[in-house]
Amino acid sequence: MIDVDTLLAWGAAFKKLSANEIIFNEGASAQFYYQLVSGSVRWVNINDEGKEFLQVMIEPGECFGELPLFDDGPFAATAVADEDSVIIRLHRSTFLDLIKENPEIHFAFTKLLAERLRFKFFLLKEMANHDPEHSISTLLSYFKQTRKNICPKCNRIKLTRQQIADMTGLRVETVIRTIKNLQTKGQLTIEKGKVYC
Amino acid sequence: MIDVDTLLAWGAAFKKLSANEIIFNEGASAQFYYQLVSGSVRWVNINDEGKEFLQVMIEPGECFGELPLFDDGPFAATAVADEDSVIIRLHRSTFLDLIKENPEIHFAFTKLLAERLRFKFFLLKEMANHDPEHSISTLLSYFKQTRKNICPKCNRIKLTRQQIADMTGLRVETVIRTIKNLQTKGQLTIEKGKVYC
DNA sequence: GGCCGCGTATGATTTAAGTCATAGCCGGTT
DNA sequence: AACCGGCTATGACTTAAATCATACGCGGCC
Repeated sequence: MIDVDTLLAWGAAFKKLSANEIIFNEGASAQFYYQLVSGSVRWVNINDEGKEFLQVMIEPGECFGELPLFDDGPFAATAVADEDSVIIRLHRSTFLDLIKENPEIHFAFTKLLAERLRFKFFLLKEMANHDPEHSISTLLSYFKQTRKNICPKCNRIKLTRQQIADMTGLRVETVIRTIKNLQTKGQLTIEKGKVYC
Repeated sequence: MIDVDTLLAWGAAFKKLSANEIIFNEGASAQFYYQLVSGSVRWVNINDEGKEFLQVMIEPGECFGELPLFDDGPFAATAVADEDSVIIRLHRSTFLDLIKENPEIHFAFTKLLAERLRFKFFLLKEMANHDPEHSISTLLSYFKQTRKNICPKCNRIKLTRQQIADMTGLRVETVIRTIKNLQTKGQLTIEKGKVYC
């Protein structure tokens, strides 16, 4: 989102994370602006039974945990390093000064929020009809369109069936069976268990 | 959101709408910034079978259809006047000039998007577990906390069971039965069919 | 090489939400 | 007062996803 050099100029610091390290917890209040440099971060809600709901997979260059910076609320979800990763973070108040002095960066964040909100609108309406085939099919085509969670070279979906289950609220078995159905319908291909679209 | 006098000063115009009049359609591109003056507007997605998914009920003073203004995408949902209503609208380019000249208004919109995104995060995680009782219970307590869709005087939920069904993807019958259950558990009260919390 | 863990795969059974049908209630209208 | 339409209510039946159990394939590692 923000150029790393700019962040460094404003006093941001790198931080190394090992896989499964928690960056911040749902419900806590925010001290920092966070941006992923390398690796992968998942943004999840964990319910009473310990089941994870996957809100977003963050890819390098994207920011996360930005909501509380703008509306003073608590974190809406927990951020966990999905693999060994490097993040860069900037103090909250410095971040707010930064966007105040750089209206174009401020607008870029407004745009980012609009895009993320649009994705949630989309997800909600597609999840609401409770048809697994429809949900998974539209989710995957959304990823294909936006080139998110997809290997740019080989079109492989970078999500496991469990992760797709965690994003849709379905069970792994249902996702496995549904993806199999989509294959027989020719909507995607499976090679050695990996899904390509 | 924006003061009506300010909007008028920038050349905004009122528009009267009768019940069920469509303001804009999902997928279209945006020409205006819209704000509700009086009445009620519902923001819905309509699926292939004609079933409505209710994204938000807009109350007087709130804006709607703002996503495309920031990210240049199409409308994420269709806006329909739920009853006879008055809206005020401002040309898109004028709106963008307005927020450029008024950083505090710009920030207010960023905050608004953050809040709406937070609500979608919340909805998604609560809907994902597919437990109607949990979904409805948390939805209603969210409304109670934020004083949205609730009569400020008598605590009556201003949504019909059908509307709650349309927001959760459940069927009316399920919502009716679930709300009945919540009543016997003492989580809410029903008087003459109306729900109070 | 052999072991282990994770992800994928598949069948059998259960259960809860959807579906369908029908009825009653309440407020507004002629 | 009688009528109508929208909303609420309830029972009977069906169906699809969850659940449970089990197995296989593959890559990493001692």
